[in-house]
Amino acid sequence: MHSRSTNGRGVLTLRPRPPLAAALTLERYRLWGEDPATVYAEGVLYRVLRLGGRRIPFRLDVGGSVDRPRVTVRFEGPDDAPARAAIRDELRALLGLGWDLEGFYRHAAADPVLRPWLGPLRGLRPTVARSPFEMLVGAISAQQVNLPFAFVTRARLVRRYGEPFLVDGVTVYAFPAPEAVAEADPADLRRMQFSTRKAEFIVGLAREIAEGRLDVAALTRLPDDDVIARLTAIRGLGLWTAEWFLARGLGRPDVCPAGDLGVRRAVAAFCFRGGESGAARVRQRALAWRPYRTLAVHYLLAGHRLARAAARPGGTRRAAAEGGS
DNA sequence: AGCCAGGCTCTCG
DNA sequence: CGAGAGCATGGC
Repeated sequence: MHSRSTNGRGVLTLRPRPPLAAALTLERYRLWGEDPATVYAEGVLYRVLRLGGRRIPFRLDVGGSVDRPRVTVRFEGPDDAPARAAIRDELRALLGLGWDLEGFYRHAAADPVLRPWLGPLRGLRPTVARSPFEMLVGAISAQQVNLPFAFVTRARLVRRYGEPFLVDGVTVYAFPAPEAVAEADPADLRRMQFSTRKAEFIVGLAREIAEGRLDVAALTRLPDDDVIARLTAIRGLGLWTAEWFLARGLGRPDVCPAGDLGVRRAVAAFCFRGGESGAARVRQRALAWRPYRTLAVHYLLAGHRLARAAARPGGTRRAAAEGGS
C-alpha cells in the first residue's frame, strides 16, 4: 500500500571485464528461498539502492556471455551524476567486479583440489553486500538453522520494516534501516519465528548502529583482525559472522570462515575424502590458498553444490548446463 | 521419533 | 579457558 510506482527513466550500460558468470554469481539470491530485498528470477534482478536519503529502485539485466558480458541497469530518476556513480558502485559489488580472478586462477591452477572447478565455475564472482546492517542481519538469521528457514524469517523482517517499491509490477523492498529495527519490539521478531535470542541480537545490533556506537562505515578502513574484534564485541556476532562479513560484506580477499558448516563439508569432501573436518583442520588446509582464501572457499562451496547436484538422480544435466555457458 | 540445520552465549569445571 | 547445554523450528 505504500508502494510507489517507478518507470525506470535512467539507463546505464556497462561492459565489465570478463569473465563474468552472472548466473553463478547471483544464484545465491534464490538458491535457498526468496529475498524481498533482492528479487532475482529469470536472470533479472531488482533491488533498491540507498543514496543518502534517496531510494533508487533499479532493474539489472545481464546479457551477452561469460567472455563478453553486457550489463544494463534501468533505474528511477532523476538520472544525475550521483545516481549513476552509486549505481556503478552497486554493480561492482553485486557482480563481484573487484575480485582478482586472474591472480586467483593462476594460483589455483596449481592446486589439485581447486583446478577441476576453474572450468565449470569460470567467471563466478562472489557478490559483495554493500549494506553492512543487511549483511549482518542475514548472518544472524542463518546462525545454526537451515538456510531455507533463515530466508523465511529474514523475509518476514524485510516485509515488516522495509520500504516496498513497485517496479515492472514486481515488489522489491529497501532493506530496513537500522533506525527502523532499533525501535522494534523484540516480541514482534519473536512472532516472525526468530528465537528469543536472535530477536535480541538483531534489535541490539540495530541499536548499536542507529545510536552511533558501531560505525559500520568505518570498518572498511580497518585491517581484518580489527574488524573481527570490533564485530565480535557485539552480542550475537561471533567469529563465523565476522569472517563472512569480511568476505562477503567487505570483499576482503583472504578470509576462510573455517567454522562454517558448508565450508567444512566441502573441504571434507574434496580434501579429506569425506573424513572429519573440524575448523582447525580446515583452517590449516586453507593456508595453501593464501592470499586468495576468500575466492578459494567460494569456488569449493559452489563446486561442492555442483558435485552434489550431479550426484543426485536427474541432477547431471543441470550441473553440466551450469558449468558450460 | 529423533537428529540435524552455513552459531552464539552462558555456565561450569 | 575448553567443553557442554540451550535455543526454536522445519525437513527428512
